[in-house]
Amino acid sequence: MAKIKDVAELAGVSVSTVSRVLCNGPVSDKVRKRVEAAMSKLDYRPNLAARRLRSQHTDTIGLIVSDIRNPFFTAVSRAVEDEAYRNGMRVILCNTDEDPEKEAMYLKLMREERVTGVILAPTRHSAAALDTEALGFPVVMIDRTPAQGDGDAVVLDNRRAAAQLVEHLLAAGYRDIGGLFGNTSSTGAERHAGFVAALNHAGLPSPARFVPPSVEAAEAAVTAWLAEPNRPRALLISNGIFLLGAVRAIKAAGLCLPHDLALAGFDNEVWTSLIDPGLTVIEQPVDEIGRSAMAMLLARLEDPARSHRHVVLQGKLVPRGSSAPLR
Amino acid sequence: MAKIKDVAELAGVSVSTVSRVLCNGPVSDKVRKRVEAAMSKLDYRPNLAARRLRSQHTDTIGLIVSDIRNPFFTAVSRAVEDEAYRNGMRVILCNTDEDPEKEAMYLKLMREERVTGVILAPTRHSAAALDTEALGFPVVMIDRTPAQGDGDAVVLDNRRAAAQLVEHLLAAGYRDIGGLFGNTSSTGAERHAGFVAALNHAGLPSPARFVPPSVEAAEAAVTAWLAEPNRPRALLISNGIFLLGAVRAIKAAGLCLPHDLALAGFDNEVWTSLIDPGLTVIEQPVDEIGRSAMAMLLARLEDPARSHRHVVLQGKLVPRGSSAPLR
DNA sequence: GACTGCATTGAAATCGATACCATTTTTTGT
DNA sequence: ACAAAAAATGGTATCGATTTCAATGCAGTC
Repeated sequence: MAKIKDVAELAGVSVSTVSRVLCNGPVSDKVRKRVEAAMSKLDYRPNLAARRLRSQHTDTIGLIVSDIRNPFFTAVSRAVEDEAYRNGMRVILCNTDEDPEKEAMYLKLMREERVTGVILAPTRHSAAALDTEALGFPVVMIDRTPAQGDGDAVVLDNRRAAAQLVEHLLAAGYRDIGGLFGNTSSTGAERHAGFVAALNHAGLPSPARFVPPSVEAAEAAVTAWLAEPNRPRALLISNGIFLLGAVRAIKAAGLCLPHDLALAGFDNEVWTSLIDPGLTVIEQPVDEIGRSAMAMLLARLEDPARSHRHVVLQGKLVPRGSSAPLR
Repeated sequence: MAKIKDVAELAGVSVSTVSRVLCNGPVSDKVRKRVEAAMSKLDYRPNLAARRLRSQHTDTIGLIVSDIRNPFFTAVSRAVEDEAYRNGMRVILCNTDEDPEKEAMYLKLMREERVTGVILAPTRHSAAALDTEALGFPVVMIDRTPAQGDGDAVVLDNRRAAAQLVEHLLAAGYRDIGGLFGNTSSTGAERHAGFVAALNHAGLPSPARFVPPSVEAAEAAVTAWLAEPNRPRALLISNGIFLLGAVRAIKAAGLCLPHDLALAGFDNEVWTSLIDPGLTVIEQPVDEIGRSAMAMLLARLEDPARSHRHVVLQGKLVPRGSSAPLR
């Protein structure tokens, strides 16, 4: 494949001049035309590895999520990628499957790539331990956070959102409300906190269960719970993946929504509006989360000294039939 | 960040020796230990840009799909990425939105990255024009193909799958069957061909409509079709995106599946089993498509001279209530 | 003790761009 | 028309690794 030297020779100029054409440096129109002609004749494309090595900036960001098949992360990724390419940056995508070891491995890889920055959905374990300063590049966390006020992050107001769901269920007349939460992310913990607070405030108990992040685990947990004699009258489910497991369990148990059991959860996935009755959910602003994360990363790169901040976005309650008023 | 020279100095050896430790070259155990100690003390990570430039191989593959939010591509991507990382390669993901210009732009980018190879879901337009030889790296196509026998590809047996759906509907007693297909990909054309062939074989007409690849377009087309006086008794829908639009249109029209209209389509997305009644679909072997594509790419890299081949995978009919027997 | 052979190690060239500095050419002002 | 300033261009070092080739050390053999 042609290199800059070939172009220079064909155009009868120095490599410096060709480089200037590439980077919009000061070049006379006449020479620029000659060089561009030579480039297209040779079908020349600059070698990004060489450029990165010399210029010391890679214009590449890492995007580390737990599983791209989770529609939440799919949507966020798409937004991040669009925004990145719009800013002339490339994206390297990695799936950790909530495995701290994989996460550490990919973070190492990011250092080797000398990425400009990383957008990360940390596992609960790593979030606490992660020394974002020592990494050598800025990190913006999404969806999960280590602790309030630490590092840059874009998150949902999880406490508020969970409380909103509880209040909605209470307003619909339900009292006996159970909650299912993830045990690997800070998100699960926060939603649980909001759930507990809202029920406590109403003077009600807040029975909760915690499961690992998989459809199967959620399905099994809900199946078991529903088989118990004093099962809850309504369920709050902490994310879209669990919601799928819950719906399967409810169908398998032959229960009818909301007659036998009310249901409300997180993530407005397409199917939640298609099943009968529709599922009441908190819709996350997925595009905005992706765009904000990218914007935040760019801002941090511009001013490495600026104080860390958390962007906290509000979810939107989408009421549907699964939580229709009691009686 | 530490570089190889720093490691060499700290360990008291030459850079060549450090490089050999990195690449598992011949180094005595004593020296290797010293070098590794120096590496971890300095928290050294090799610079991939430098390595790629010198070694002339990037161990990076490009994955170009129309939209990662399409669950089919999401699943395929995940399989490709797992397989790639397992083989020590990185993946650059790009979304074309079925736009040939974007596709051309990303293909250019792939050349600049000097990728080892590309896995591509081409738009119909590009598929014909694409000169995969001139690109400088091997290309494996997925989901869509330019023409039989040209280039490497992993595809579904689209004709057969569409015919299978038609036969299933015929066996269930439906005669008046319409089909909705995409107008931008070869996939739509092939499924249409299978649809026509199966209906012709039964001596029946094969009314078909073609739409651009979006939920909205499909919803509008189905809404319009269902409002016509001689609307079909059953619909075959060419992919999961359209299926979503079709279901929305059917719900909006207040029609009941399969009583008023039977429905069968492509892509076994989670929600197709959750809605009532379940949707009859062709399930694509998404993991296998991703893995095969990656395997094919690796095989091609190993032997650039081997003859081109198409891997044609069979879909699996998943019959559900939406195509329950008539009467 | 000299010699051969093998396993290690080091020195220097190289990958393909950009950056910096020096030089040449052109423009501007008087 | 000439000096000064500005613009355009060229030469060469450099980014951080791998690769190639040459040199060294050590063991075993006679």
